[in-house]
Amino acid sequence: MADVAERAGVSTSTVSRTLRGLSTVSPEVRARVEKAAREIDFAVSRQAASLVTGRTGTVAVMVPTLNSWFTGSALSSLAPLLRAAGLQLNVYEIPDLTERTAFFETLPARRNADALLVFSFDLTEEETARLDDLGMPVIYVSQHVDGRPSVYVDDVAGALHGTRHLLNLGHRRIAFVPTEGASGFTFSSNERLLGYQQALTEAGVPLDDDLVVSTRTGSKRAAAEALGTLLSLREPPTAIFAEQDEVAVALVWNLRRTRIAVPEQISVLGFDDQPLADWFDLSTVAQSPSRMGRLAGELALKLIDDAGGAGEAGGSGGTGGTGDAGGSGGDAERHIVLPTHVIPRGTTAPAPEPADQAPGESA
Amino acid sequence: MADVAERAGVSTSTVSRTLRGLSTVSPEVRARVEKAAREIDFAVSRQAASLVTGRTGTVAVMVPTLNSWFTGSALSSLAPLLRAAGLQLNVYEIPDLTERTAFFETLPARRNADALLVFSFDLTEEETARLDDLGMPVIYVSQHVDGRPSVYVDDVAGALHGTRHLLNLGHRRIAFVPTEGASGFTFSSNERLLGYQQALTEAGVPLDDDLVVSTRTGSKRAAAEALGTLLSLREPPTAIFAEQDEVAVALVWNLRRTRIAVPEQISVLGFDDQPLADWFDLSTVAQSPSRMGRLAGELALKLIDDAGGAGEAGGSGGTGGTGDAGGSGGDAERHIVLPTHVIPRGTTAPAPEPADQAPGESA
DNA sequence: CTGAAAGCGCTAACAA
DNA sequence: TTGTTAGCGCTTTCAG
Repeated sequence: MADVAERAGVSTSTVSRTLRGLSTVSPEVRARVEKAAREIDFAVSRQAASLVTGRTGTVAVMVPTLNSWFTGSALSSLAPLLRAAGLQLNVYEIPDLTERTAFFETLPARRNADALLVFSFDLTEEETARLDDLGMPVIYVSQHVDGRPSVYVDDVAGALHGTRHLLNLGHRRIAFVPTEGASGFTFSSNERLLGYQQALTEAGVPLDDDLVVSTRTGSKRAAAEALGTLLSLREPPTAIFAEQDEVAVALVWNLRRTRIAVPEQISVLGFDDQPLADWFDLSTVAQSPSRMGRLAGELALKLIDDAGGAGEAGGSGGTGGTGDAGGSGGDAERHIVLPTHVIPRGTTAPAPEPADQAPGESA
Repeated sequence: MADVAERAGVSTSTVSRTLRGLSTVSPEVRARVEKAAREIDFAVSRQAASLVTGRTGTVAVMVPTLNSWFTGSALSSLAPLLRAAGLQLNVYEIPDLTERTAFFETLPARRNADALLVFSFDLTEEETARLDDLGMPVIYVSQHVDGRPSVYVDDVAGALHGTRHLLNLGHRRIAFVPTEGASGFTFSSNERLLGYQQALTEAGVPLDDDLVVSTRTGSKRAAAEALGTLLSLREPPTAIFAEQDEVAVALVWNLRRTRIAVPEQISVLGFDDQPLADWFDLSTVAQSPSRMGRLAGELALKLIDDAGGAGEAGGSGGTGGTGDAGGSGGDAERHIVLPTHVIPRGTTAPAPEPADQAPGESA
């Protein structure tokens, strides 16, 4: 920067002011400085700048994996937004429990970011508490934590509507197949199960634990096992609601291989609406991670702004504890709930006529 | 850090030494310092540290999108590697030409990373030159640039082998369907086309431009158009080699919808071997982005180390120009070529018997 | 509108 | 083995 200053015949202060776009610089000086800066390819060191401003110009995100439709879409819409705001994107991928423990021990984001976006982890209270005094806004994405800013999809409602769709098609024996998470990626499982149960209850269909069989994701074999369990029940389901599209597709794949017609004999419904669903003409409950990413980014920007402007009001406790004290905006602005949509495609159809009625029952 | 020092009753230098794990600290003092640090949840500010060390502790990656199997897999294997080395991962997503121009104008990574990984962009010479004097090692991933460190897959050989597979099955009319890139994501297209042509030539099959029809990715409609062009040729192909699995799958999808049997009537071969290929039982040429990511990361680590140890030898010109002067390791270590593998699955089969022989020809 | 000076939090000589 | 000192490159008062 000193080089630029010398080259332009001004002080470093002026260079700094120019490069930050402050209006208190005369046009001619500004031009000279900009020219000089361009000539020597000068770029401000964020490191040095942040040392004095206290802001890092970086947003950190913590994701369970970078290799999934969900995080891919979300980050893909988040990144341009941050770039437009002049912020860098720092990614912490926490694929397993080891990394997770290490992360929460070190908290490497501390002092190295202006905000943290936590994706899809089912955190313990201690972990949440740990994040509370990280000294920066923490936004929970695809999950909600009481009193903390969150952006998430209404999983309960999604599963409720999905199940209702199956009920409306005449299905009564409806199975639900949740996914066993690898490293705490299971947050929405519970919620979706809840919605499923809620729909059955409101329709007067009794819950049956035998109809809830969990599986692993990304494995045809595991899906086959779950399917086997369901198909060998005394009274097998006529419809299966999978918690994730990938599992739903695996189910369809296995069913068809067994020459069980989908949807004629068994309906299958997914959740997510990722591209795979379209390829397989899978009926599903859609959510929009890209929208989630964008909204989370906007919320982060806002919170960073608040923190900067308000002069760190509220003490080190941050957003935890007392609820929505301090800061602008009520709870509604800090708790963004996204809708879901049932997308009927080719894997759901009216329930087949009950062929084998129990003997003795009247027609 | 001053707080920790006071709490432990030592100087900040000692705290610094302790926290960096230098061995010149007595065990008892070390224990005291670590305890104090833990008590107040102290974490070193990389910003301040890098100001004096000159290293940022960050690796930047430039990707066209975060929302693809390729980048997802690659980054997913890169990230843990960097974390293990104590480095942060900074992502620049450059989805379109506007962002691209902006990126090369600002070069925001300058002074804000210790190395840059450039993914899958088909860069101009000017752009490459611009990166040359970025002042940090630049590693090209999934592409190769003369004289610069690169990690890439042998696309020519991959396409060559893929095409040979089709030739060996008896196909002579083999189409190639490249993908029009959105923002310079087309680097491997040319190489793959080359391999395809090479295989035909060595088999004595004349090249036919009509058999090369490009399409867009991720669109069933676009694939249908390309397919239409091929199927309305005077002499349509009996096999189609798509440059990407996604396109291959779209072709299969459209063919089957038209009741053209795959592979009985037309064989389809993809390139990538992403999960989608397995779902569709697609024959394909496999590459491993995760391996690419890992190797690129290791190379980056090595180059960062070299740069640090060698004391910036070689001047500001960096790696460009004179070739592999300076630094340890020859060109082989800086030019990593990964193999491909033909994975025969259910969409390739022997060419059908020519049903409609030209009249007058003998049997 | 511009410049001089102080200092952000840390590390790297150099002394002790 | 530890402490003292200087300074990394920038922003920010405070004067002018």
